[in-house]
Amino acid sequence: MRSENESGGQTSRSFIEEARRAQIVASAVEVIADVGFVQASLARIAKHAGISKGVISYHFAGKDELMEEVVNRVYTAIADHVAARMEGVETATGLLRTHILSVAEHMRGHRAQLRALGEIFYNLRDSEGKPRYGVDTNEEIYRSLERIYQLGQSTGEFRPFDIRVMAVTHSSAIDSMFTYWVARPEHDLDAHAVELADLFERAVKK
Amino acid sequence: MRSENESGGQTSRSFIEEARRAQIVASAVEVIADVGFVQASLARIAKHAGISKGVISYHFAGKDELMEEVVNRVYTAIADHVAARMEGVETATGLLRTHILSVAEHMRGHRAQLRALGEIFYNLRDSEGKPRYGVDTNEEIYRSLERIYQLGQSTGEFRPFDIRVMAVTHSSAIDSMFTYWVARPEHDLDAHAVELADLFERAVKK
Amino acid sequence: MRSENESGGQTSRSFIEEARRAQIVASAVEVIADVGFVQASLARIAKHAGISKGVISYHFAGKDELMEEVVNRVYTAIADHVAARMEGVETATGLLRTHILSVAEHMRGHRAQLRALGEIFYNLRDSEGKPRYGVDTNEEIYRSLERIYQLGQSTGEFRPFDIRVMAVTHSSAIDSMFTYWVARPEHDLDAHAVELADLFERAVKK
Amino acid sequence: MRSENESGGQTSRSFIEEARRAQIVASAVEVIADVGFVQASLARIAKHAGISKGVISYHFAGKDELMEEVVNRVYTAIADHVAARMEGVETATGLLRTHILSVAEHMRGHRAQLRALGEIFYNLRDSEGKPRYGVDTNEEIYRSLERIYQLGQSTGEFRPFDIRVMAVTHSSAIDSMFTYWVARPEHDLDAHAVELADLFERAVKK
DNA sequence: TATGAATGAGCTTTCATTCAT
DNA sequence: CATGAATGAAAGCTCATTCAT
Repeated sequence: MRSENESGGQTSRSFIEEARRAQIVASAVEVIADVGFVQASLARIAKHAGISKGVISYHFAGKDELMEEVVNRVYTAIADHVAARMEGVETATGLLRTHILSVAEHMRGHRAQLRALGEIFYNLRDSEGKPRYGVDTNEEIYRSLERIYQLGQSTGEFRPFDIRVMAVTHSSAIDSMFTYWVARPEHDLDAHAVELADLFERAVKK
Repeated sequence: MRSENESGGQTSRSFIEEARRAQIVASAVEVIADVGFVQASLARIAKHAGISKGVISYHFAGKDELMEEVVNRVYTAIADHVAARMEGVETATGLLRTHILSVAEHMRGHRAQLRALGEIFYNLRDSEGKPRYGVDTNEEIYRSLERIYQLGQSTGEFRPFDIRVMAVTHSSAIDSMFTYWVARPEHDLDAHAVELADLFERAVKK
Repeated sequence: MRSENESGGQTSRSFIEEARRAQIVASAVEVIADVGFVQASLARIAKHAGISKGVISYHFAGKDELMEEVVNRVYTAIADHVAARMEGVETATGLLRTHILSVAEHMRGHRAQLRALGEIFYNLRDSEGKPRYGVDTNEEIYRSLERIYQLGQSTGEFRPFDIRVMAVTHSSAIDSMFTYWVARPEHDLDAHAVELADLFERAVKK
Repeated sequence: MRSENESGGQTSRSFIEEARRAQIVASAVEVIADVGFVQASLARIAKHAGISKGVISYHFAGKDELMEEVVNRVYTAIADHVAARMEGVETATGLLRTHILSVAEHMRGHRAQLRALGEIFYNLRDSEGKPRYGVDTNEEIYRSLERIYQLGQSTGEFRPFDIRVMAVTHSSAIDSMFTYWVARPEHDLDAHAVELADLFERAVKK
């Protein structure tokens, strides 16, 4: 995505395509973050982007595909950031703190994206009415957090506890930190993250 | 709502009225818990209750009022249960554990209510698209949890920490326990609650 | 449908319902006959009937159900008329002539209905794009015509021939008579029908 | 369409042009035959041909012109074939049989074309919703069939009858033979044609 | 009180057509 | 010549709400 066309000159087509998709996704993020998933109609997203309704239908198979694209982009950005920060950290306690602090760090600059992510997770349904992103979607997050806790238990850094419950609680603690901050912008996000890191460190240590 | 006035023996009106409202609220809870807020149209709720669509419009000013009534009733039931369990408990640690365990206890028999509550909290908006129940709605919960933590800090049971962050995290930990359990009914709710009580007890103790 | 409420007095509801359905079907017939199936949108049918678009959605599950109702009503009317005329006729030749002539007779007063019927037969598709009324729908007609030809062959009135080919041709000859007449109202329908009766009588006789 | 003019060696333009038009028409025929007129969008036809949507708009004034071109090409092919077979036949009875049999003969190898032709005849409308190809389009066919019947009556081969009715019926008999065969590919088309030839021969003979 | 018929706004999606490149 | 991005109208359908009975 960053450098694939130094030599040839015919990538402009897909470049335009890509730019439009990105523009539409960005508009969708802002609208969803502002008025919520349910009110975020294609018409509203298009109007916010200053384009015609049909453009979205042209570039995306439907509303669902657009929403999934939003999720993928936002999600990938978070994961990339956090993974980069955690690289090289070796102790379970260090990984635990780094995870919480780096997610918060990334949040600070991407409030709308995370708000939109939550909305889509909560509201997007398949044709049968079942959630598109349910607990199964969180499963990946839970697994990666569980790896941290398991490591700590095996190295003896952490006490015995149910790693799944800890992972679920950890995940929701971060979500609620974000939600609280979105609603009250004056709230000190970094301080909240440090408190959270302390909280979980104490909760797991021997 | 409880008035037995108006001349004499004609209290049957408001009794019928009350019964109808309760019936409609109960139907709404079940439908929302089953298919989610967005799909819970008045038609669906009416059909589920075996009554005409118009009845709802007759007894409630609109969909929003119905939803607020659902929230009030469910919310009150939880608060009553938890308050009863906490009565007589004196130590902060005891209150902390009792809160978590008694909420879980009540949850077990009222899965649908809590599911509906979450849906409404997340989805109900005012005419401008702003959430009807946002952080301000949780404020009351946060305050009551903060009282527990403040007590613990003043008695010396708890270490120093930001009581607001702790309250927010505590609240979300309970919510996520419920969400996880709703999605995976085989999950052991009571064990989860005990783990959570241990987690917070360790997180706050000196 | 004709007499079920001599005593009670609460059938007015379904009476209104029935009247509306009949009104909508009638409007659909006229619009389809005028502008064709494809152009016959629900909006157009509603406007022609002087009602709101939503009324149709209220009384019919969807466009398909409306179209099927049109087919059922028109089809039944034709079949009833022809069956009445053929009652008591005993020779195959008599039945053959009566069928052609009585269909034409009924046509004369129901031009629009038959035009609409043809449009729907040709255009209505299921969700996979397959014709809703295809050859299988005509099968019933073919079978009833075959019975006439079979009778004639078994009594010795008719020569040997392929009764399926004769039935298919017979059916299409009537359809084309109607189509021609619809396009050219000055065309003498009754004379056409007599010519057709002569044609088939000569084609099958020994 | 055949012009080799315009200075000298630059006829490749109109050659390419012609090839493209033929390619698009062929694709249109296949798509219409497969999914019907209504579902045969320009996008679908373009995709089937492996070209861009815009190409069609470039080579044809609009969808209507494309459809008319399809009709012209298919129609001409049939007429050419039948005319060739009828050349040299002298008796009216011979012409009658030859017409029916040669149309069927041509049909056998061009099922899709005829299916498409029927779809377009039935569905193509002008801006007012009136059929583009109605009875007036068939007029040419009727006239040519009438010439056969008139010949037979004037030579004394045929009995007196209304030649227009006979022509209309003859035309529809062939159409229905095709329709039946398209829907039931196992049907014996040639046998059907022979039955039809017998049927009309007997219907007209003295 | 209760009903269900009716409304009209709004939704997603499809499509023929236009146009800059 | 050809492309594909963009448009905007129109479609079927859902839904909260109103209203005469």
